[in-house]
Amino acid sequence: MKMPTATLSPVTAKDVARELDLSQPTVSRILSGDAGHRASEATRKRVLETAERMGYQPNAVARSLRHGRTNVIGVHTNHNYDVRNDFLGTIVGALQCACGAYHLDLMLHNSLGSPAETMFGKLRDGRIDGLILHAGSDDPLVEILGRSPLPVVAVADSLPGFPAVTCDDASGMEQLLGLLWERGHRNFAFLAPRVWLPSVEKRQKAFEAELERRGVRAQSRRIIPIDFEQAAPALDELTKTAPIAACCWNDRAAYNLLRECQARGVRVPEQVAVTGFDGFRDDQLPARELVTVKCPWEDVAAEALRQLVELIELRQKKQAPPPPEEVRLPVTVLDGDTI
Amino acid sequence: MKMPTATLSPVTAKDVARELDLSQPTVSRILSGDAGHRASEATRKRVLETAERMGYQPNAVARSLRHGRTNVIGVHTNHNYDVRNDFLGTIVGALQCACGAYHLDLMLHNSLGSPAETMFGKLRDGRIDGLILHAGSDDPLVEILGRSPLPVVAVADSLPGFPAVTCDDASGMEQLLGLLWERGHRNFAFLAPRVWLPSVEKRQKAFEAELERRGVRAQSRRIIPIDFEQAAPALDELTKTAPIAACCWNDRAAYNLLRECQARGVRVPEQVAVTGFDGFRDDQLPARELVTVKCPWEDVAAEALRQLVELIELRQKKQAPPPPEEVRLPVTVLDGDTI
DNA sequence: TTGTAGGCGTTATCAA
DNA sequence: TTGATAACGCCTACAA
Repeated sequence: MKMPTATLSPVTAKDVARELDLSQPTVSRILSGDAGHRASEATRKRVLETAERMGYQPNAVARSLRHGRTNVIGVHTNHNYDVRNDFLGTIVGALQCACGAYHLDLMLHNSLGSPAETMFGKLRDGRIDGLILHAGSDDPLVEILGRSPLPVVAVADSLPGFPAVTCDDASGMEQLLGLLWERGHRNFAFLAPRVWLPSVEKRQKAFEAELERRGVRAQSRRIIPIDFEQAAPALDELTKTAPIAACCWNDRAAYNLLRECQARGVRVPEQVAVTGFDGFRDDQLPARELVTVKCPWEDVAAEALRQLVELIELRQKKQAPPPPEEVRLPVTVLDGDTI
Repeated sequence: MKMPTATLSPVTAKDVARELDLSQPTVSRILSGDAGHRASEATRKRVLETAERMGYQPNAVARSLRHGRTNVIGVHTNHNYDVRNDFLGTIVGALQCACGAYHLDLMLHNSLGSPAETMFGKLRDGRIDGLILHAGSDDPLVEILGRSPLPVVAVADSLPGFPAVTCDDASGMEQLLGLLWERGHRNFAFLAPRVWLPSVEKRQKAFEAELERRGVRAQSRRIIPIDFEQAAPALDELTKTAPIAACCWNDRAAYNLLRECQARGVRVPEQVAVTGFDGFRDDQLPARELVTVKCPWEDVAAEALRQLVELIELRQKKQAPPPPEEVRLPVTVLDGDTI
């Protein structure tokens, strides 16, 4: 059996055709399995064999140009994190798995450092068929993308004008507060990042509304702004009015706070009870089982991809997309030993 | 200021040219900044303005076809994990950051489920300029890739025929054993996965050689095979000859073992001391500070990318690549409380 | 059953 | 300074 030898330039359909004294389209038809159009069994066989022998591989770039479709979808976030971030990693990982079923590949656009305009250019330069987007609605990119024909589905945070797949943040916060209430907590704080995110806003709104509903006065349901996930500096303010339940906007912030409590000898949960949000408890043997809200990010990614594929199909058929809707997936509370 | 309106099909250079009664190549020359070839200042200005107004964005697919270069590099692993895996996540995250400097984008090829042949096809279909590969040398893909002109750099595990960037596994194991020795340990086990990986083999070889050098008899330096990262079932065998130092092939396996010790009330480190490998200690407040070897995976990724870019440049200039070499980066031991 | 012609959008080479 | 032409590799319509 002959092995295809290492070639410097890839073998094209034209090369195969020349080898067999056939026309290039004939070769192309046979190799791309053009149903309907039949070829003689003899040529078919010769072509298949020769292509195999020469190591022919259709050029996907040329195909994309021809079809106006690349079978690649992009993932972009305007937050300055990469795939090592729990959230983005989970989304991308789940997308990676889900892509297989659709015969799609995944492209990561490195936002890091590029201005919105540049980013926008890269997103609509024809290399991706659609985009999974995670951004704050204050990102200029959002408005520009809204005017472009590129199919976009937002995840985690809804964006005006795009279909979105999110978690039921409000319900999660209500469930969390319900559990805290049961355990006897009556003094609360919500640790919110200064960056503005719809999902966090929903958590915060639910925090205020649910506690008001339960008759908690404003001074016992404070909002404490923190720098992104840096919850440690907030501990001083928390202990002043201890005992208190500190509801962190996400798990990282909660772990940060827990570490600070440990370092300063603040007792958890007696003085400060701590909760997270997202459900990224991993198997690295945490000292405490963080009480948190389990968000089904894998399902979010899968559903977002499903919707995106649908949008891409519609666009291919030049049909108008349906009006954008937000799909909210249900969440549950994970109990632990930090409240 | 006029906004480009939402169009169904993207604006091409031809559209811009028609708008201005110019030829398409003229527009293209001006917009792609053809140095040397100059255009009149008047037309240049008209073209730039009109392109901006119409929302023109050069099609990257067409460009790629023309240039034979996509400015995308691929990442592939034949192990069944996605970006949520510590190792792959760290590599991909670091690549994502490093790509910016080279104006490259990253493509994730979902290996999950596709046979090597299919995978190989996707890797050489012209959509990527080069590949960062992590695979066992038993993967059929490796041999096929070796005969293809696609630039490839292996990470973490060296592969015959490719340049590789790895960590100094042997040195890491020696340092680890040195520390264990200092702390008085004289009975050891290496928990190795059944899957065969060059890096693990190096760790194992160093384990045996270093202990032999220190005069430890064979029965006190056993190799215990485990299923990938499932170290828990090995605990029975470990406790039989306690006290013992269990050197796990990676951090996950070590955390698994720690959890099992906790569950069964086995005292760490008195009965069983535990070490990991890789250095993926994160900030989620672990109950124990795992003693492990810190591998500079970020640097591995950055160096691999650097080499890959070099190979791509060479290939572009149709020059032969240098003979493949393995670059081994130094590692250090992270001390903790598990030994 | 097969070949010819044309075009996807871009860039490079020439000639005007 | 600009325009015509060709090519990258592929696929589709149509003609033979």
